[in-house]
Amino acid sequence: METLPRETIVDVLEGRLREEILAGRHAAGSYLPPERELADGYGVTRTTLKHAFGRLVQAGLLETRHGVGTRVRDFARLGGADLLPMLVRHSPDWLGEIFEVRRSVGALIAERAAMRATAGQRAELRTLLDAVREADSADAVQLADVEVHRALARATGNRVYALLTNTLFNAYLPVRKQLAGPFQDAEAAHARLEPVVDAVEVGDAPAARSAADAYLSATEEIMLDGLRTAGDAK
Amino acid sequence: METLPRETIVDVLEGRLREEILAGRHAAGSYLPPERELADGYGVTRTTLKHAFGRLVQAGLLETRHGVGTRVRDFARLGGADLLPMLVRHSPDWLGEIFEVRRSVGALIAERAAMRATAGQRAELRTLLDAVREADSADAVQLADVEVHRALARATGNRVYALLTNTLFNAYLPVRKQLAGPFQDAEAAHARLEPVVDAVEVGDAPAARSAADAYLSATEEIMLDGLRTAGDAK
DNA sequence: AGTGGATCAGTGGATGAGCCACTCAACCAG
DNA sequence: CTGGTTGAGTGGCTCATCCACTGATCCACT
Repeated sequence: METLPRETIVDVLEGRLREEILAGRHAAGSYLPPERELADGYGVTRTTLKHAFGRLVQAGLLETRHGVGTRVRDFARLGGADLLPMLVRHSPDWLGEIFEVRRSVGALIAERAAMRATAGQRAELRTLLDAVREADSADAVQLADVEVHRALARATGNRVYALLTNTLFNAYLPVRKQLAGPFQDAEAAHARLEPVVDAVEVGDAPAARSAADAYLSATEEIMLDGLRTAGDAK
Repeated sequence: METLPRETIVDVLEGRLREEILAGRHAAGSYLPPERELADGYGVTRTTLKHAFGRLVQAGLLETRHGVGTRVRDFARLGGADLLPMLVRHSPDWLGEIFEVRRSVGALIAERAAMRATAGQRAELRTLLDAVREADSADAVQLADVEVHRALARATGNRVYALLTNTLFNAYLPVRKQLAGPFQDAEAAHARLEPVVDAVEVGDAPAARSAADAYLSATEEIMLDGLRTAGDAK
């Protein structure tokens, strides 16, 4: 059982402020109203508002200067990939672009993994792939699937690829979770993924690259289809 | 003149906590002491501590559960690329891995840009490249150089590449700033960068890819050399 | 005029006491 | 053995208050 975090006031306030910023209600570079005034407007204490501000500062959306004020950062130009999850929530048209990057980077990772994976890492990949087939629920399939990709990233020997994989996961996994249907078939998932693991296992870099590209294209297609039908139904 | 932000108590506290966590002084998944106790230990108010906690939660290093406690997240496994800046500060051996990814992704971006840049974007690239040559200080060279790469990322037509570029910049630019020496030659920087812009301008994707790879390899070499000599001098 | 220091209103930063809400385990009644 | 109750310990939130910084203004002195 997954423990779902309860929604605190700071959470809500943060989300609301973030939404307003992402929606462009406060121009980039412009100053927000003073904390005292803003806190009053939202009906919260200044302390609570400051907690929310702190998070948004950390996220790179705001910039506070003691004695001057709090200003909206130009995140569109200066922001990092960690903004993706909130950007997707705000406007789903990011997904197409995320998928393209995921595909290119995923192919890169598979290629590197085929070139450099250790024997132990190849064995681990095989084990995880088997776990995908054995999975007994949609959640389990997803979990195993994700773990295979994490293992692939680790197998490159470059930890940055692992972090990058997580960043992209954080961006599109929440969406994928809503499309449980097309992903609950363990056998199909296993079949899609197997060529990648095979190629990495024998160290065939070009094959790994194209297999990963094919896998990611297929997955992407399924997700976009799922979103389209979900949109139609609504 | 760059306005340097003053170091607040929360900043210091956050840095200290972060350092302890990155150093592994608190095992991943283990619980921190209670807020009241911890605040007392650091000689700050619980409110102040909570501000620091808030940032670390946002950064993905901590996880708080109401009524239970605050626990250290397994950032090594689950963290995103936004952790890179702090990871580099903590142990510079990340740089080699970051550069490799930067090189692969940079080549990818140049390739895509060559395939899809609009006429306006090609013209903008040329303008920015000229700005590199005209730059009159080391800072100006760096700034212009960075802007060229941002423009390349934009020219892919995929905003995620732009965010990714920023993420990688955030990771290694602070280091590069410390090596002002090897980068202050505007003419040399222009010469290194020109082949990339040329290839993108005529839409030659393979050439853009290899030119970007060559440029990034050269830059990388210079930075690693600079770090080595800086290390030796010390 | 021009310069330089003092002042002051407005801003964010930090405090500490206090209360609320949640979780978990231990306990107890049935 | 089951199921509800209780209480200690935890983080969430508020309030009132003070501190520290910034920038514009003013004014005395040159």
